[in-house]
Amino acid sequence: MDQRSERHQATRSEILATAWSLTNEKGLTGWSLRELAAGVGMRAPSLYVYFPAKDHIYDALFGESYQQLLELSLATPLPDEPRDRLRAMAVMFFDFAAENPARLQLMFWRVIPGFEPSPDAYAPSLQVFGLGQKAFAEIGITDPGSLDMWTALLSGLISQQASNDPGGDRWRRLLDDAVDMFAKAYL
Amino acid sequence: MDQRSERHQATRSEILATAWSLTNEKGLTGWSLRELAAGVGMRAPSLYVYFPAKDHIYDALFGESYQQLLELSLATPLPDEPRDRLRAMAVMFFDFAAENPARLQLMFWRVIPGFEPSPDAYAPSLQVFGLGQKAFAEIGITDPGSLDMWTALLSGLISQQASNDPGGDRWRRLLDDAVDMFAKAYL
DNA sequence: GTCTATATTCTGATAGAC
DNA sequence: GTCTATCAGAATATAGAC
Repeated sequence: MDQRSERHQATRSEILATAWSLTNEKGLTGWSLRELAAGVGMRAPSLYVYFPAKDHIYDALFGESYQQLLELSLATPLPDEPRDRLRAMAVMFFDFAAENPARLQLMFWRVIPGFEPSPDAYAPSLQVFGLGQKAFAEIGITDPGSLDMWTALLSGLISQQASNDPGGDRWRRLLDDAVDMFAKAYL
Repeated sequence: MDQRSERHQATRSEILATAWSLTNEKGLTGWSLRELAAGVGMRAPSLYVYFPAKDHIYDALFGESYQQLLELSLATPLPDEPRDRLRAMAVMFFDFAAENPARLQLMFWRVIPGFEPSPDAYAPSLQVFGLGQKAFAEIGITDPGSLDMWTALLSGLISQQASNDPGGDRWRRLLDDAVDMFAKAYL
């Protein structure tokens, strides 16, 4: 990559970073291109040098989200002992998701009218799911229903935390109990 | 209530019904007052006779949602046998929520930038929660953490169903297993 | 690559006639 | 209560100068 496109990529990243902070502040659909541009120190039309449309910005945010989760998953050591492994996965995922409720909405809900992630942006999410599947298979859980139950349990704890006690730990502190409950039934 | 205000209430209901169908079709934030008015057969300014601002329409939808859930809760017979009771509650709540994903977003997520439900609209949601608390107490579950675990488990199943398999039953068919898992740990 | 200027369309909301 | 007309501004997006 030559200097020009390096600079281009850097500006792109800065735009996305600003988009994240606006999203945290005012919600996924609560900001305009003008505001975004102002946050980066440019005018709205200049954004079109980096993204052909607003939806492409959402698409990049979507892709980044799963990329982040993928990298976090790869960086998180998985204990061999089954229950410890479940706990480690739960904590990792919970803290990742609770850290940014708007990202959660983008990743798991269809909240933006008309927006559908592109196949490219969707790819990392498949990798994340594959990784989870493998981590479960290694501790003897291969039934798809069990995995679905696990994702439901975790995403439920997270979404309750994010929407009913943001910044608190009312559901976060139930994580160990949730793991125990799941382990007793499925391990 | 005299004839005039009866008519007024009827039109109000018709507006809300149309708002629901638009919301189902295009998402919570995917429609405008003009569209809404057109759906009811009037022009946008006439809506202001019935609601002083768009947010008040969202507020009414929010209140209606919990009112519906409250009425459904009151109308659903609760078996005395603890596990049967849990199953009945789970099925009721799941089917109510899955029936209308946008309503789910309105009730459980902060998806509309700047919108906060009014105390009036919020009131039925407290009643619903109180009802659930009572139904749980009667089968011996009084620990607040257990109730939080239950709501997390149920809302997780529902949100996974709504966002990853809309119209299907991939998570719906896990309901019995979820109840068994919960019962084994908390009953 | 960034800008000004602008096209186009839409937004929620208001004024005032009927 | 409903309408037309309109406000005031927002939205995304484009054209073209520099």
